Amino acid sequence: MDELDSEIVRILQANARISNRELARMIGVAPSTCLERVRALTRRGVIRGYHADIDLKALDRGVQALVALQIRPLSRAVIDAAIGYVSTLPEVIGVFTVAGGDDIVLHVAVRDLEDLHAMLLDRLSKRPEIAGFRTSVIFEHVRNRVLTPLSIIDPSGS
Amino acid sequence: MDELDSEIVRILQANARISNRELARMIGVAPSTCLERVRALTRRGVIRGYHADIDLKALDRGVQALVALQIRPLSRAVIDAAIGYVSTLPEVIGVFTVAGGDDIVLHVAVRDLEDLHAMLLDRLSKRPEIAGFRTSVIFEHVRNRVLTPLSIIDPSGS
DNA sequence: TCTGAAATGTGTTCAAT
DNA sequence: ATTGAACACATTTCAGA
Repeated sequence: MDELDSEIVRILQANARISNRELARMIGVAPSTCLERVRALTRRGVIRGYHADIDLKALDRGVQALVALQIRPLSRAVIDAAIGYVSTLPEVIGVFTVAGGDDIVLHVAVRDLEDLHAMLLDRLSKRPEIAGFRTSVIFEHVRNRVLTPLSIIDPSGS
Repeated sequence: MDELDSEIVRILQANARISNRELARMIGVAPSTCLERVRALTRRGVIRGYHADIDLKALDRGVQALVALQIRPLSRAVIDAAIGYVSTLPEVIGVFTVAGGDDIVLHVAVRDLEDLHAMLLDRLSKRPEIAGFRTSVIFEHVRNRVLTPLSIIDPSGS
């Protein structure tokens, strides 16, 4: 992960469909060199894939929520089963396993509030290991899609 | 958004760097047709971009957390200012504005627990509008990167 | 490791349907 | 809207530095 690799990673996060030639031009190496760098990054697992970002409203899934679950009893088997279950739900677009008052936080995207309500009642309430949940409707979700190593940046907090 | 568009969207979410020819072959149309479909989807805002997925550990940011913030006083101006502020923080990889007990939920990725602690103290505690926060360290985060319209799927909750 | 050049394959346009 | 064919351009390989 030298300077060139960091630049490649930065640019491909911003635009995964840039051509290899353009990418090579931007970082100042030959296309063949650039191609080999990208392949090495992929081989090493640094680049994990390339994904189109789709407007959730276009999928008729404009309503999002965070749902914090409490799991009981809190054994590995039970928590693994709960994670396995919620991961199969089509409404769920992300699963966080966390430490603290909650055990699992779901990021869900559904059509409307009615579907959200139905999902909570029909899919979560009936599971005995889900002892409780708190739902927070999301007004807005902004993601930073271009992540850099933090060490570069001012660590003083000023 | 007919059947062909849905297929395109599905495939590009799974692999954004697929060639247009291969994509055309998979959905059974000519490359020129496929190209025009993809362009139309982009023009209409359905496809919002293409992004490489990078391993956070490779960026030396293997520790993630959700940080739920309470903002006071809860006016539009204050909440907008808070969102604007947290969005500038390099540690923050996602910002959820939510309804409920919390006002903002941050998704952060840092090097280690020490950096997390420093971020909370140096960057959040000193902001007067941040009246309190709860931090949940993330053990695991799984995302579903291929989202489909929900209407296709069994709505009974069975 | 990087490069330039050759070969193979692809993106893109356009006239026709 | 979709197509096939043509052209320009890109990806990929590989021998040599």
